Amino acid sequence: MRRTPRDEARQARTSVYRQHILEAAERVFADRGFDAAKVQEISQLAALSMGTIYAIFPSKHDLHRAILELRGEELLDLARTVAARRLPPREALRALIEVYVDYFLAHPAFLRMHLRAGTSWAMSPLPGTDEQIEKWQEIHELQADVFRRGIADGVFVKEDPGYLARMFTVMDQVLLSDWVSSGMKARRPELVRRLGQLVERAFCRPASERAHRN
Amino acid sequence: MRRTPRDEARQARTSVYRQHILEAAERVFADRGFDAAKVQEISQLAALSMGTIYAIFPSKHDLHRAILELRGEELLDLARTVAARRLPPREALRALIEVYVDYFLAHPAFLRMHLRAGTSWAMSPLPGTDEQIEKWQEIHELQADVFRRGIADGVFVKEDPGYLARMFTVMDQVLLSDWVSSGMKARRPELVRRLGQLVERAFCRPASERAHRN
Amino acid sequence: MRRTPRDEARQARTSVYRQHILEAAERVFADRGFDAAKVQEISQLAALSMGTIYAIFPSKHDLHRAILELRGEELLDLARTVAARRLPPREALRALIEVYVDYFLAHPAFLRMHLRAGTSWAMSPLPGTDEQIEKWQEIHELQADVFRRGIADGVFVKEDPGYLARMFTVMDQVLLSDWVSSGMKARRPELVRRLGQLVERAFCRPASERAHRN
Amino acid sequence: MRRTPRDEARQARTSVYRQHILEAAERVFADRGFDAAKVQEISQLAALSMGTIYAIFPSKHDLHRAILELRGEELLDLARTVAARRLPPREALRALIEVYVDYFLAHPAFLRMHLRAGTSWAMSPLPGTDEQIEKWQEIHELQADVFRRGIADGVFVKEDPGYLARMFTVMDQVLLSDWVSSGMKARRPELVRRLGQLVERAFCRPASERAHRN
DNA sequence: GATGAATGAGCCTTCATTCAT
DNA sequence: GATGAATGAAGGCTCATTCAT
Repeated sequence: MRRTPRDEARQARTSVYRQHILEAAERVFADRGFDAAKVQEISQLAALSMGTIYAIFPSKHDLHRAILELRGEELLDLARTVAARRLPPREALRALIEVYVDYFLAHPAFLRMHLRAGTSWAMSPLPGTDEQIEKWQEIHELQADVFRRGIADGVFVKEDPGYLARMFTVMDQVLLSDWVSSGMKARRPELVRRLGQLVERAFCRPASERAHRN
Repeated sequence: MRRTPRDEARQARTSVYRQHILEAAERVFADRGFDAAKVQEISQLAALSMGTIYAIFPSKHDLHRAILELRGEELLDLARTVAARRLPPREALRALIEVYVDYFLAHPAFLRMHLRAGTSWAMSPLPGTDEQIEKWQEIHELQADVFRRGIADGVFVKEDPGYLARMFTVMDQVLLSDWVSSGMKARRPELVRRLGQLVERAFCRPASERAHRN
Repeated sequence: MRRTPRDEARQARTSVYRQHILEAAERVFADRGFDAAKVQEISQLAALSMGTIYAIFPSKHDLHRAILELRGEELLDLARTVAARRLPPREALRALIEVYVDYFLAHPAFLRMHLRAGTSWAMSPLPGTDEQIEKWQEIHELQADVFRRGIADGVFVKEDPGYLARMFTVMDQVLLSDWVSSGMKARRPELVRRLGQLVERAFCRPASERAHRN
Repeated sequence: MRRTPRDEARQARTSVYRQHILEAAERVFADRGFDAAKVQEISQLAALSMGTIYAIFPSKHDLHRAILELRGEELLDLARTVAARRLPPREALRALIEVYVDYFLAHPAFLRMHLRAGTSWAMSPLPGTDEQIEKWQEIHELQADVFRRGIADGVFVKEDPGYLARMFTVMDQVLLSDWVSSGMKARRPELVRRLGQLVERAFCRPASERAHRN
């Protein structure tokens, strides 16, 4: 145990660098896309040498993946928290909207990177695409669960839950894309309201139909 | 005028080559994505030399753009035809759905390419993204017009028409993405119905509200 | 068969390039050793672009291996020819000497490269060394066979044939190394005589002992 | 003079470090070869920091050279001791064999490193090769002297003494290479006998010829 | 005009060396 | 003095683009 303090210091430093690098990379990937992004540029933006970056991330792809995993993990935690509250489906959906909007407003660089990458993987991923990251699949499952429950309760329209979840995801993205391209002026309540209304209309059955439970 | 026949022949030949190349490129871009696609592979698939490709398309980017322009033009024509019919907004929207589904079912390679590229440009394009193609902007405008009219008529919800148009676009894409990744089995009527219902719910005001015109 | 002429032309060109490149690489590897050799330098010496080199040899290692294989193949042919003559062991050994000396006098760049690489692989290769090329192993076997026969006949000393073959190989190399470092002045007969005497003394049993066949 | 004790301590420490580092480096160079060896790995094996290594050896090449110098010095001492005994040439040669075999059996890591490097520098060094180390040249001279005397006495064959010395060196190496690659099983007497016989045959004139002194 | 072989700029990655702590 | 994290120059390899035939 004697080495612990030194190791702790190293851990701490590495952790700080990880953040620096991930943030810089997020920005560069957001600005250029994966292929056009140069590791050199990331290193300059992070003010760290190539060697330091490669000491932490074995390759450009790993760096990219790490961002998706980090952000995916964070979003997954949020989705799990919502799920844990065991809200009725409509409230759960609303909570997801709030949580996602909050998250992306707080992480605009990742938002841009995410939007640039396309929703490609939010859609059922095409064969031949990689970056099939577990976390995002799990987020998708949690969303699909909300829809599954809502369908069973008769509050959501009868459709494939996965399909509804994907629709929900891209709606989110369009909303936020609009927000970015109109200068990030709108405020959170406005965004939540706007998306909330759309989602409500798109996925909830009118009260009149609901009585029939079918 | 003596050269006209010769020129015509050239034009014809070039035109045939263009098609060959565009189709091959579409397939390769669909399979690999823009960056991973090699011009060499396109040339092999098209059975045309690199020189011929570069004689017609000055660069890989131009080739990519040309596909978007060609397909954009075709879709724009369809959208214009729908617009020219001066249908009431709901019928117009329905017609757009049919027309888009038909088009993409008929051009699966472009569909895959389109989906892989992400909806990035379907969303309000992020600054720094190129491929700012006029045709797609025009399609977007025609869609937005339908929404504008529907909003004015009180049949569509009151929201920014551009926002609604973009939502409409990505809904299309999710539907088709699902179709591709589930093996392209569903038939046109099923797809049209499925998307029609979603769009109807998402954008049309219930009859009860409509009376008020507000 | 219509494409044959074009293919032939390509084959011919590729073949010429292969030679150019192999010769240039041989020189550079001879001057610098494998690791210090830069592909760039080889490309300049060959007056061919990097791309052309990599079109023919997939990697720097492949290029290196190709040289060893080419020269190994040539030497193997010579050794096989000697073997095919079914000479008595002493004469066979003498023939091998002549053949090797001739070959290396004719290929001084390969000789230098070969000597620089060290006899490392002429000795029983150390574990962890690669470049374990079949041809060289086969040459070694043919040499060992000569020794095996000579031992059976009682003309060579009783020792492990593989050990004797390796001794023979390095003796060759020392002779030629001396020749290189003393300015490549000595002529073939001088070299053959010099090595012949050494080899005779080292491996042949004196006639007096031979009578006993043991 | 006040600093002497402190300086002595430093000297002692540095000296210990030198040993550690040289041994570690020897092992790593033996396992990987010069270029593939990483200074990092040497530092880990030696359990000393990069800084400490570079404080003692200004560069990787210096470290490599230092090993050759250290081992060269030790072998040189042995060769000098043999020379000092003023033995008749044949006995001197025999003594050298014993001394070399003993030394390499005692330093197998250096043996492997030495063999891997190839006999390149044991042969008359090619122009363009560095590592032109004085000690090894001196060892070579001492060996050559033995041959020179033996030739003068008519016990050794008439050849260039330097050439004979180099032959002697590589014979040593082949013997030991065989020993390494066959699992280091044979014992010293076996090795000495084996090499002794070969050397005797290769370099000594038969008694019958010797009478003539020419 | 068409070809496709040839080009070479550019980028990811490694590792000998340095220097702040 | 010792450390080992940080540096960044260097080099293998790819592939969009060109141009001699």
